Amino acid sequence: MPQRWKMNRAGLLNFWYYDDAEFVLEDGRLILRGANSSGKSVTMQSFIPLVLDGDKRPWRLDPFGSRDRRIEYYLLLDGEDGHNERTAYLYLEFQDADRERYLTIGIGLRGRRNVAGVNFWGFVITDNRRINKDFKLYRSEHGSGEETKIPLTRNELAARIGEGGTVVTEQGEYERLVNKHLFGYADENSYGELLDLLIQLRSPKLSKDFKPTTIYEILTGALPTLQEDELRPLEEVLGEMDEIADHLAELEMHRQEADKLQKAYQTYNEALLLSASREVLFRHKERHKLAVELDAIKGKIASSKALITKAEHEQNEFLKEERSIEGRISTLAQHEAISTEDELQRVKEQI
DNA sequence: CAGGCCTACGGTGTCTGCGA
DNA sequence: TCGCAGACACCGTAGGCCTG
Repeated sequence: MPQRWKMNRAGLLNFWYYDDAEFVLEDGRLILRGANSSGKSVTMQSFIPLVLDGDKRPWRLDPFGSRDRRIEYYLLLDGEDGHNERTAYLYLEFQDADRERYLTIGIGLRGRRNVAGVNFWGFVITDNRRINKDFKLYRSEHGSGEETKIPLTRNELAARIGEGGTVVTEQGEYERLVNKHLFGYADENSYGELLDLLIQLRSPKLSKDFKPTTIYEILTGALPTLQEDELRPLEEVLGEMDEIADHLAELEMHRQEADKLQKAYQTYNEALLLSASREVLFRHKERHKLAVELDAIKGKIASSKALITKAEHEQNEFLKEERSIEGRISTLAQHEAISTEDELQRVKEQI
């Protein structure tokens, strides 16, 4: 953390049974020890929320959450210890050890018996000045040798703080001031919610009624209500999830239908393939058979060609022989025997 | 006459008691 | 057990009165 404030001192002046008290914390921690009802809770559990936001309503003051004791009681008390008029101061000093810086927040309260309401003012000291070190919240008057502490009025305090801090008169303004200087929440509601959580967690119910349901109720009550802006992204995501789920269901349905179709189509394709395969096998056998026949025919053609060649050769031989015989016939025709023959024939005819 | 004080009033938050 | 209405106290603001 760039700047971390640790509670360093807590002080009370004229509040409840305290005249002027100071609690010094060690490394942000404080242990209070005392008998039951000795005021431990009032001292710290009532005091700290009150100084953090200045809310004086009874249930904020009482660690048990009752409304029996109003702020007037803590200021003026009852019975013998009662005061008619009292000005109180409560403050918390924070330290940033790394930077050696101090920040003090506090409230002033003025109450008068028989006058309704309590005056309130809140302050922060931001210039490193420290209460009871650099200045006090009261004026000292010495009457008859005894020191009397007269708490500063609001104006006196404002004058003393001067430029080194701020004094406000409204509770809401004080709450914003403390948030600004001490916590730095960008959103004022967040600071309010932090204080609500603090109030819930201080509840003594935690130890008195130690049941899981009680703890659950306290923690649930302490949780801030989610704003619409914060819920919107979740709402959108849930909406998208619903849409996606619907889409998924639809796709799943489509996929199942597609599976059925694909199965049927597969069967159909297999049947087609089987049929085509049978045709191929049949054609293959047919082709083989024809090839064998072709070879046989080619063999016959070859032997026929040889016969043709041989026949042609023989034809040529016969033609030659024919021509030779025809030559011999021609020669013989011109022979005298033939003409004698012919004379003989003529004689026979004459005869 | 300016600033402080007081009072009234509307709004808000919390608690409590009552009835379903 | 839950929701609702009423009570209560406080906050913030406005306006009038008081006082140094």
